[in-house]
Amino acid sequence: MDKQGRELAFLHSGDFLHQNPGLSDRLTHNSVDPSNSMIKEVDFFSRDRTDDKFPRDQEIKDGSSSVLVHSVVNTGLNLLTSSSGLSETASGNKPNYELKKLQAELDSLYDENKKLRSLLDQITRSYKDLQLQLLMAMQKQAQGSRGEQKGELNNGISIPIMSAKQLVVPRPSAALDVNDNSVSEDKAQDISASPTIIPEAMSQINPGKQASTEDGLDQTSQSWGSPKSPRLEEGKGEQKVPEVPFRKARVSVRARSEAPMITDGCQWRKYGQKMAKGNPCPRAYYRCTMAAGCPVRKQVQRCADDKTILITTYEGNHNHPLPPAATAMASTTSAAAAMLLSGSTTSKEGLPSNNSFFPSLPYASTMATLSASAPFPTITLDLTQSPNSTPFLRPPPPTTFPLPLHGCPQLLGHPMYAPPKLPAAAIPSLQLGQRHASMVETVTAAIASDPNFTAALAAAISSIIGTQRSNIDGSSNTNAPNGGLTGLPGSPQLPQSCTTFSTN
DNA sequence: CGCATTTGACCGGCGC
DNA sequence: GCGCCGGTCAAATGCG
Ligand SMILES: [Zn+2]
Repeated sequence: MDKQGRELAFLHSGDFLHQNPGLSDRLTHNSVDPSNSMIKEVDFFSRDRTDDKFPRDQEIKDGSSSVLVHSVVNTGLNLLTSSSGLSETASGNKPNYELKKLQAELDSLYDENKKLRSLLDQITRSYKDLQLQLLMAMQKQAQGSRGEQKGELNNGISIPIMSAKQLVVPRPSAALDVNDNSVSEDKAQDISASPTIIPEAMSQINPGKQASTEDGLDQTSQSWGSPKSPRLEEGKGEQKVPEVPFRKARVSVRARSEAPMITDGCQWRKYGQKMAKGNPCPRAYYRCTMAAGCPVRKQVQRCADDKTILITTYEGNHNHPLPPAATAMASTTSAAAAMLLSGSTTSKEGLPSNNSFFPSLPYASTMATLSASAPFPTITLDLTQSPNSTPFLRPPPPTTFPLPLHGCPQLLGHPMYAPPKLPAAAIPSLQLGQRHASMVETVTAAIASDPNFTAALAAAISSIIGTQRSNIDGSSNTNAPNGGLTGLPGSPQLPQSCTTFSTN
């Protein structure tokens, strides 16, 4: 419910338009700017989707070649007006007729507006998916396509299929209610039905076996509990226990945050809390509740040394579509996990070899460490630019390899996301005002300029959750962006629910 | 009433 | 085998 509200807010906020000016153009005028790549996507999608009853596809095609605003609008109106069946009657009552006609026009406009909104939302999601996939692809490239492990062919094929599939998926009930259960169920089914894998699953690259696929194929995807679920509720027996010699990789994010939990766009339910051994602060266990069987878990723990540092460890990959805000974080962490898995599993000595991927660089504003000490392969992205103490003060586990990373100043300087959740007031306006560089683009740039992929990830994450610290007020723990927004006056020039990705 | 959190119980892995 | 430990479960509780 409230999710829905947020989504609506997102759509109405016009924030998306800021990010994609071309879209706004099209939204308002039904015109197409061929110069913008995003618009091309829009055209593609709309053609696929709106041919059912809307004549717009034709118009859009026309528009792609030459912008014909008026013809577009007129066509649609004429059609709808005639369909109203009032035209012929012409009961001589001119004003009344005019009124009805206008009303019909209004209705049609409204209807079209609604459709456009849903389309826009769909496009947004599709775009995110594509982003994620591109990220994955790039990540694999960065890995030098090491190892047959992943079956790259499959991936290469799956990408177009999946994107097309997702785009075509009929979503009658408009996308406004992305988070509506019914819709998500549909999506889940859709995904599960497809032989290909969901984007996040792609990151679960497994060397020897394709255990990851079962996550993707088995829509229940309760594979998480498999390693240790003797009870298994419905006895959905089959191959539920694939041995899982390797646990899932973990991506740990260290960030400075006063809030009890960083805002990553997902919905989490706490299912446990334990006192860590060497840490006065308890460790909280959360699981993703955005989908029924989502295997993603995370642990939140405060650093013993510096209580202002919050360590969030993600494990698993989402088996369901994610809202944009969550996509940002999920794709980033899953990419990191993929990198870690592919790197460490191919060569068991892998850790040193990873060093080749992370050449030491002078400005180490971010740091990633790969740890083999933990029972699970873990990659730690350190976003704490610890101003005072050296980052090495932390007790590094014996088998941890600290890898000073390139800070990618340009990345950090140009955050690609408006920090989620924070009211616009706290966001420097220029961030939103700037051209909205996608994470993928940024990562691409990072890879291009520097093979250090982790730095890009860290930078991405930092931009995702960045600046979310501070407001410690009770509402923050609910992880609800609106909760934070309510109390604060929205910045005038920025839409309330802006936050590129905060809408979840 | 439905949902999320709390919190002690419980479980498997591991070292002794 | 025993106990520790990380992790999870689930009943109780709180909250809207
Ligand atoms: Zn999830």
